[in-house]
Amino acid sequence: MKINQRHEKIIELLSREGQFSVETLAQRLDVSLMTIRRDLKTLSQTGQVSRTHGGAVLSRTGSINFLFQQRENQNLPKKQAIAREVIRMIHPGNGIILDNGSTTLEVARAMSSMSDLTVLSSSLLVASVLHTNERMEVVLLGGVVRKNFPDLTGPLTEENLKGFRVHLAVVGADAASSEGTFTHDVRTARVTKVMTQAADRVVVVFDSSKFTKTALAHCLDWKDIHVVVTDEACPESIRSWLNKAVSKVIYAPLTPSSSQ
Amino acid sequence: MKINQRHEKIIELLSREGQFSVETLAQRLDVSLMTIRRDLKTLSQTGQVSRTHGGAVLSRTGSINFLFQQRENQNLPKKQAIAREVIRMIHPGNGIILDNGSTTLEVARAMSSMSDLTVLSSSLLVASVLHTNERMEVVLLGGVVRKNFPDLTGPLTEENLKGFRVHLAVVGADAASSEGTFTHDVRTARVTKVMTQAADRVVVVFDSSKFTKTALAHCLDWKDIHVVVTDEACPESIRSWLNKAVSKVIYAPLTPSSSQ
DNA sequence: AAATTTTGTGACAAATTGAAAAAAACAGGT
DNA sequence: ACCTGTTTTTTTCAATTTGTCACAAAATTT
Repeated sequence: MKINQRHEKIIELLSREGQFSVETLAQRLDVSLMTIRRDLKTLSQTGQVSRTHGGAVLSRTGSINFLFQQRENQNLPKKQAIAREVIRMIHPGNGIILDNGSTTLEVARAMSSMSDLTVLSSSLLVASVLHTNERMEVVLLGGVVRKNFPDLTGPLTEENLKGFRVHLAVVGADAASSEGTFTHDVRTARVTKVMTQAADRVVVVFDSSKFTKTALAHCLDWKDIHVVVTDEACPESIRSWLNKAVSKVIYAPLTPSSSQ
Repeated sequence: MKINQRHEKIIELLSREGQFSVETLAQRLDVSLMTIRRDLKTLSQTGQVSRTHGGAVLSRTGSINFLFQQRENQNLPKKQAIAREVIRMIHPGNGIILDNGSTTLEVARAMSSMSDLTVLSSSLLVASVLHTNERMEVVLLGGVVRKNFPDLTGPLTEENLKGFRVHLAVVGADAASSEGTFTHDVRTARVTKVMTQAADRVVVVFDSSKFTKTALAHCLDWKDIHVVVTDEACPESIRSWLNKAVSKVIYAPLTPSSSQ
């Protein structure tokens, strides 16, 4: 049994029975006392368990651990450049819908110091980034918690959106082609579509690598989109048709403060 | 077999079984250990898997940090005793509403290994405890994220609840007296009240220390409650009137498995 | 056939584990 | 409150496993 497996097992055992002695854990997992102590040390350093004399209990600190797959962690500079452009469209008093996705998450991070905004989102990550801001109201749309993803989908999410009307919807995409935007999951595609219907202005954000990717679920047609924000690495071959398909396209410069 | 094919195969195997050793992967794909290591290196650089010593797991590094005030961390054994009694009322196929609060959180923890349940909650903590269970559907009610608390309140939360009808609502209380239950926050009191209206059966859980506390917002009348679960430390002076006020009161024994 | 990419092999570095000894914490008893 | 014996933790070290690097062999592409 590998170290990570053992760590997960310890957490599992602890969450089932509350507390365990080092000795019992060592017997159950068939390793030495020393190994369990080392495991508990690392687990307590990451805040997952609390040590006691002779054992450990589940840590009940004030942080939530949502485990989920981290699909994309790339193109962060591009996403940040895109986020910088998007927040220039946001003004105090606005109501904003934020989709889930790594690019919209960067938008949320860039927004985190703004004030007097109402933010609607289906993403627990977005909520976690913004909820500490006292001058911002964060509304989490209801819905089914998707397995392995920190977001909400389903009829409830879609129904909730119908009760709102916001200035701006910032939505993402997993892939883009001349036929529009695409996402990997049909459920999130539906939510994204409804989000755009609840907003006066629809901004779609995705880095230029998305033009070379494919995703199964069609999400938005270009005609439903008011602004596309992508990055300057977008090749000319794409710009030529994209500029025709969407009324406003912003190619975010990667250098932080080039102009304006 | 091409390199990309192999990478996809590794992801596929990992998503099926969660974890693989380098050696097993090398055997399955009929390549050397070095090749697998190189594959895992590139896959972990693109964030698709996480390396472990001797193997790899699907990347699940994402953890959300909701910081919040940690009001109560006491009486854990009592709360766990209460939770043990509550889960005996829960059966496969049921729909359950879980309120927020430290006692209902223990109920969620006790529920975490059950299956075929639909759980509605306004608590992000409850969702974080249950969302990894594949055999459970976790529905988060929409609402405003309360500052410093990992839960949702507001009109949207209340409105959402009206669309559901569940077998059991498990709700908490910050204080209890002969006049009913009380909570510190008016907003959560409202949500709790609506929760009870959406359930066939209302179970209120709180440890016996709550009888000596006060909280400003009146939440529930005893007549609206079907079952109260508290712990055996509840004094006789309270039991005498509580037994008359509520049709069923359970005084959970603190010893884990005394009898049944 | 040459160039590029991919794969395998060996030597060495790093991590994981378990055992034993030393240090610290705990529980009674005086 | 102090001491003492026991339990637990920490420290250190050696054995084993695993990972990394550099370079050669093989396969693929041009």
